[in-house]
Amino acid sequence: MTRVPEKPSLDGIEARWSERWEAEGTHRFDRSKAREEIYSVDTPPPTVSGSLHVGNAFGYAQTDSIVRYRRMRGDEVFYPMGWDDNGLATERRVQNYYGVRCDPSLPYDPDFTPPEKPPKQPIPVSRPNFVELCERLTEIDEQVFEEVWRRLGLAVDWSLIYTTIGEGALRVSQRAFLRNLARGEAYQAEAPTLWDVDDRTAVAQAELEDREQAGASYRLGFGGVDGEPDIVIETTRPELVPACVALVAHPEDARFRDRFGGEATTPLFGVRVPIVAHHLADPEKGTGIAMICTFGDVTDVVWWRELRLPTRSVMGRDGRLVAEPPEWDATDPQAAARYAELAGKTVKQARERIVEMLRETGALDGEPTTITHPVKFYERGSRPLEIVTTRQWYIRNGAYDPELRAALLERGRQLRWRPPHMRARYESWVQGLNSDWLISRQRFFGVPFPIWYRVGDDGEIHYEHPLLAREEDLPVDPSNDVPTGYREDQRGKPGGFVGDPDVMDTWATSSLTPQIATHWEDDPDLFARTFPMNLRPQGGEIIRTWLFSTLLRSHFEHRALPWRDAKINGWVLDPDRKKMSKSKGNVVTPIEYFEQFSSDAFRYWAQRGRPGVDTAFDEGQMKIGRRLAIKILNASKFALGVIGDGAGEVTEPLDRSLLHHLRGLIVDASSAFEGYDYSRALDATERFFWDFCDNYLELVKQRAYGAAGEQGAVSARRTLELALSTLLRLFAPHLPFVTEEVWSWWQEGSIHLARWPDAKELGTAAEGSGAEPTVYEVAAAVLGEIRKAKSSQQKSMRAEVERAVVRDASERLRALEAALDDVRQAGRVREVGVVDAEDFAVDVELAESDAA
RNA sequence: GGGCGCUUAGCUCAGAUGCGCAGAGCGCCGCCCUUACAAGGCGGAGGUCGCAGGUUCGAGCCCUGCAGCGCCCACCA
Repeated sequence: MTRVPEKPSLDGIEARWSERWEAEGTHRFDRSKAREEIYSVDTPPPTVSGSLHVGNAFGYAQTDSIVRYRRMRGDEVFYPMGWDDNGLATERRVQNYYGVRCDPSLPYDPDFTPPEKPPKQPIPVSRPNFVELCERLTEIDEQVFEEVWRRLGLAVDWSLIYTTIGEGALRVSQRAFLRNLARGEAYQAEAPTLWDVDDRTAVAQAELEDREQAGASYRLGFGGVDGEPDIVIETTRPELVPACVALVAHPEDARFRDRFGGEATTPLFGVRVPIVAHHLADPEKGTGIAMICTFGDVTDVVWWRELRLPTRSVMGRDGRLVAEPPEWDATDPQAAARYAELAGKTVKQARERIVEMLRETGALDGEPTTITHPVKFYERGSRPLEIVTTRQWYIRNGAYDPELRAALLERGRQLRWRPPHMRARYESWVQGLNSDWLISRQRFFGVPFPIWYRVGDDGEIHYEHPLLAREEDLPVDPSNDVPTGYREDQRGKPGGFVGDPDVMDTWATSSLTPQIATHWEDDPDLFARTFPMNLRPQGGEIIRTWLFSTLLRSHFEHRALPWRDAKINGWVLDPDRKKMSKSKGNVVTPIEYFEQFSSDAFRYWAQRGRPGVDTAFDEGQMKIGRRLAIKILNASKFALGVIGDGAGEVTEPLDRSLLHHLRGLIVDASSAFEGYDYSRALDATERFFWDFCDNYLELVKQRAYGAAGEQGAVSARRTLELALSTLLRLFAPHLPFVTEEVWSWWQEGSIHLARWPDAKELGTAAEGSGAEPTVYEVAAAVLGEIRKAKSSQQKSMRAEVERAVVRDASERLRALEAALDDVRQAGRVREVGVVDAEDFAVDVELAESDAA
């Protein structure tokens, strides 16, 4: 019973089938299945604070083919989607979208509504108001995202959705943190931290990036003990001279060896600083001796820590020099006045002024030289990071702990990486860690720390022994909730308490997506069936953040890998071979391509990209994908037109030969998918399919219509049905819409719940004697030669051939014999002759008349 | 500075464990309104497989060195 449309089309099939899949629960997870039957995927939750672009869709399309394959293989797939909606990215979007700015000192205004258009000057709003706006906007964004994903055809179970600011994520994040704390894996410390002066928050090592910046190098004269100019250092940050705490040179540097242990005095301020030795000082750089400031860069922090130097901090959290000079013993009588000129200035302004002063006093040695040098930025930031001393929460990550580091490297080796060389990125990151993971952020829309602090009778906050939330009370918001044993009216009062004002960085939550998605502790039954998960698919650029931190949290919490396999996808490059990214402004949204070429065509392009390989954005490939999808419609229409009930025996040698090849394809495509190589699977199937259309369909067309009698017709029809059914299922993970469409013409149920083809289902026809591969190969080759002859003689393919003589090896001629009638019919050949020969050739003699 | 990956027709890329005269698609050229498909189909031309050595009966596939490109990491005054 077939329902083949008159004019098959791709138009509207995305909407039709994605609705049907949702209505029929095609991708629903059945949690009654046992662990070993389940295949669980730790889907990346996209950041919803922007629009999806083709780079996102690229990676998800690749993963989706794997997921669909697993489901057809018989696995019960656990494939949730999450939205990463907490964090600074969302805050920024909300600030811009509504024209507001969070001021935590303001009280909640229940009647606040943002203006229609964002005003020039941001409106200060309370923290609860700000969070409300974040929630409102992310909800809108998430609906848009879901539409895109449905349109792309992701086989996600949408009932399993989570968000990183949702209650479940809050509870998991807080619980995991409390356990880290209890086990000593998390701690609080007051220490120099990388600080973004615009967002006014600490940032972690993983969020840094180097940017080449134009700058200048200044040579400054430091005085000897007597104050006379004595030592020249080179620096790019002269404004930090008031923060100088020492000079440093390499211990083996003969030029300075006799100065170690001595002192020098800083220019302008006359502060006596020690001259110290450290192996990180590079004799080749600058003058070979450098000033150590608290803090100009991360090397300063290392020196400061390892050499136990004092702190003279001048950098404010707003990126301006602080009002008061640091504690110092300044011997220059003008020190205070000079510092006062710098106080309150931005780094740039202060630098300009201090260079003037240095020049005036003669401390500037020569003229500055312009240079370009790498400067550390917050990856989303626009001004260089500063280093300020703040109180923050950390999670240990092996930076200071060789045993933990070794354990994490071992976890990395236990994980199966696809492609395997991606592990090198993980290892270089772990080996390069230089500080523990800073997880607290001085921001608002995120997971709060479930922590309060006692306020002493003197009004001082006591950080040493924080008050912890109880696990059964999670999630808590310490700015609203009250710690056990206290009352709300004690908040902020002497003898009372205060809530920890910070939120966790978004990675502190994202590092727990396996636990969030599988409902760790909240649903032990589900957790047991889905964790550890089978697959983590993600991009290579977040190995150091998401992959590493997830491994770390799982190592701490479960002493286990969070997943078995990690599949790393590549970038999308724009046609100029540059990486597409939002910051580069060359991103495009996928929707228009779904519309122009169809979602299947878009997926085709994405899945042509090998695993882990950067892939150029290419409309040409989508065009080919579209053509393939249309070809599937048309070829299926033809096949279904002749198949009839498709019952019967496959008896003809050509048919058996075709099935033999088809069996080989099943084996190839399956093994490719087992190795996560969706692109090889697609390639093999596509190649087979085009050949099938060009050659097999042409060869059996007449016989299937009945030209060679009933048995031949039955055999052809049966083969067509087997082949069509098999090919559609092999294509289904790649092109879910068009295959579902065709499947619905003559099958019941969704193709995506059908069984992945098994070589055995082709039956004995595909094997044994008579199922030799050569029959089809030779028949196709001869047909090809006949076509070539007609083409080169500018004749229609319908032109009659008077006589064709095939020269070939005798066993191949024998194989051809078995399909001779089909070849004659397909080529419109009146007479075929065969000649034993070493080399294959076909002499084609066209008929005189052009009788069509 | 360390590491990883890449370098095959004009373009985008395939080429498991070395053995057929090196493949696909796009583009280009030619032909064909073949009753599944003309926003198609069929056919053709086109390559010193980055460079230089080496191993081997035999190398695009293995080894060494070099070069270019991309990425990751790095304590870059």
